[in-house]
Amino acid sequence: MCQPAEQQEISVAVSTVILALLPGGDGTPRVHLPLVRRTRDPYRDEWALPGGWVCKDESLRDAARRTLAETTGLRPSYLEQLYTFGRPDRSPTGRVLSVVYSALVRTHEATVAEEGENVRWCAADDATGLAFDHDEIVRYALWRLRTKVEYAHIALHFLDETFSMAQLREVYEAVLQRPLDPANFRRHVEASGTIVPTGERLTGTRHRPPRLYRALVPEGSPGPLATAGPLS
Amino acid sequence: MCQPAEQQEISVAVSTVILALLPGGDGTPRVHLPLVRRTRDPYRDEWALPGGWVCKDESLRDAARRTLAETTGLRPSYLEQLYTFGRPDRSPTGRVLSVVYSALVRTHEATVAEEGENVRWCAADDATGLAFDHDEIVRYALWRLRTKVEYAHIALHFLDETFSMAQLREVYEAVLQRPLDPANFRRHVEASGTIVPTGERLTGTRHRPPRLYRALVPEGSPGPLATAGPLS
DNA sequence: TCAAAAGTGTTGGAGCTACACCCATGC
DNA sequence: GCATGGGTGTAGCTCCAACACTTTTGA
Repeated sequence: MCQPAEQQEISVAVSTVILALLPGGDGTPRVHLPLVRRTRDPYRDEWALPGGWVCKDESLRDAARRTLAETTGLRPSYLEQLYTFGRPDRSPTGRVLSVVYSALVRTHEATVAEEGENVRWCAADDATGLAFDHDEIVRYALWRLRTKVEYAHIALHFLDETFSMAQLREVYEAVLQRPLDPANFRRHVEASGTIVPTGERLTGTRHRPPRLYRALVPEGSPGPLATAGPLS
Repeated sequence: MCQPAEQQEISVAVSTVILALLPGGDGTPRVHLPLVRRTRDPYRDEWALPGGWVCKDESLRDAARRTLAETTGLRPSYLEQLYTFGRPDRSPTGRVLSVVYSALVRTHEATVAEEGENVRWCAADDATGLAFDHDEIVRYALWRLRTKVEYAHIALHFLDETFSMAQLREVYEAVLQRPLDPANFRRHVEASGTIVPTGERLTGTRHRPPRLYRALVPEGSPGPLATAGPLS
């Protein structure tokens, strides 16, 4: 039998894997995430996921949203709890338990985030060599994104309020890393009933102007944990 | 900004939703879970999920396995992290963060568990009025079981080493709470390649003796978190 | 008129559901 | 034999991938 609180000496932190679609080397969108440079030991000057300690009277979700804003200035369009990492030796300085959240931010919002000396956007698949066990966390978050995007409608949280069918398809292609048939993709998402045409069209392209769509507020909850669902 | 450890005053506990199939009122299997009576405040004498405090040098998974054994004597055939509950007010006595695990135990093992004054098996859907936020936790665990059983091969962890096709079908019917076509069910699971016939048959029934099968050790991991997968 | 992407139609195959049917055993 | 569940076959249906084809704009 063990003891609670002070006898335990376990510190509780939150970390967040923030995902956004930014143009890659070839101009097509790729999944990116912001990293922050650590200003303290352990792992001083190394790159890590944004996060921080949980306050005494703060929910885990609020702590995730707060630390994410403090370190990167970003406001996520979607936030869900991912997993809790608690290996006794995962931090060299005392025991730290990290409740990890996964967040999605829209491309427009992501470009607002100040990139500087201590914050840097990184292509998600290239994020290695991070502090603590953050490599493992990032890989797990990407795996979850890629499996969940196939059955949940979370891709919409990467996009701005209105978007064309091709933009939505690009999101799926970037996440799943394979091309999708435009015709079949259109029928699939139209049948799902999660988006609705605005009546507007996107002009200024060098071809036929595509219809614009808007996300329908999700009606069915993803499960009995309402607080695990989307926010904002 | 907040502080770690002692300044935080957050106690870290694990709780486990242990699920097993036991005969219900009509003799067909139903999902049950063991509850333990609390011997301390808060919620003294009320029913709650088994659990306990995390020790300083113990992984969360080990803590789940240990507290589960201490309170119920059960050894799970499957154990995975479910979710972490951390509302600041979820315990009336100081802040408690509960990392909740979900465990499956085989029917044979479940009957071994001592049922007594302070441990009681309860039909999962009737488990209400529990201490803390454990009602919510149970509902979430059941939802996860019912969605996961459709795409993962976790139902096998309810059964003993060898089993007939009908027994496996009964597991699915109990979890999904609807009858399944025996013919289609057989083809479905045979195509999945997760079980293999032993060559033996189950005799003593009053009809044609069914073939016995054995679970194939799962080859593909459920994701990049190997520690989240099955044990034993 | 042409290039390029938007958007529609169509066809073949895979897989699933419902249900008919035979098989093998105990009684 | 008959009852009971084990196990197989199959027609019809839905869904989906592939790809041909038409539409609409800018240059």
